[in-house]
Amino acid sequence: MGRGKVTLKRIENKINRQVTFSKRRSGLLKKAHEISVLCEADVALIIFSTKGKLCEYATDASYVFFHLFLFC
Amino acid sequence: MGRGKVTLKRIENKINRQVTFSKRRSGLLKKAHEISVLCEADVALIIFSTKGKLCEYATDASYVFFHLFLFC
DNA sequence: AACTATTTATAAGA
DNA sequence: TTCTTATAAATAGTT
Repeated sequence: MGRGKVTLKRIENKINRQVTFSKRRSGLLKKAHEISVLCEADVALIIFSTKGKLCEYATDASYVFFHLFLFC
Repeated sequence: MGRGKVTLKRIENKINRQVTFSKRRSGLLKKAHEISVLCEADVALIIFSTKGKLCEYATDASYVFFHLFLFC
């Protein structure tokens, strides 16, 4: 999107990478919320930067976590 | 997007809800993958329908799971 | 399952 | 770093 096409490779410039991370994180959280409401789906989304946890979104966490344990 | 604006409420028609779920699930997975590559972020995304697990995406799963345990 | 008109997300720029 | 804007990308309704 935007002024140029996206090339799927690591953004080398640290500032640009941080800015893109911030923008896309909010977009991803929004879409996770939308699918959960529109389609009655349980969604768990956890996003970490290289420095640790930054954001999470979850509907009905206990159900999701229960399944996470089963996958381990 | 599309021919009409999105109203953030449950899609009542079961067929439409299923179709939208399928479309948005793939979009969400794509964006989760993109942010992980572009921004070097670890991402865990799990999407369930009401009938159980349908899809998951995770980078560096063990790291993410470790943090999930900490959140519990 | 494809198509396409439109909305939405967002890359650059200010 | 928040706001704007041109454009790419996602997708709602349609076929």
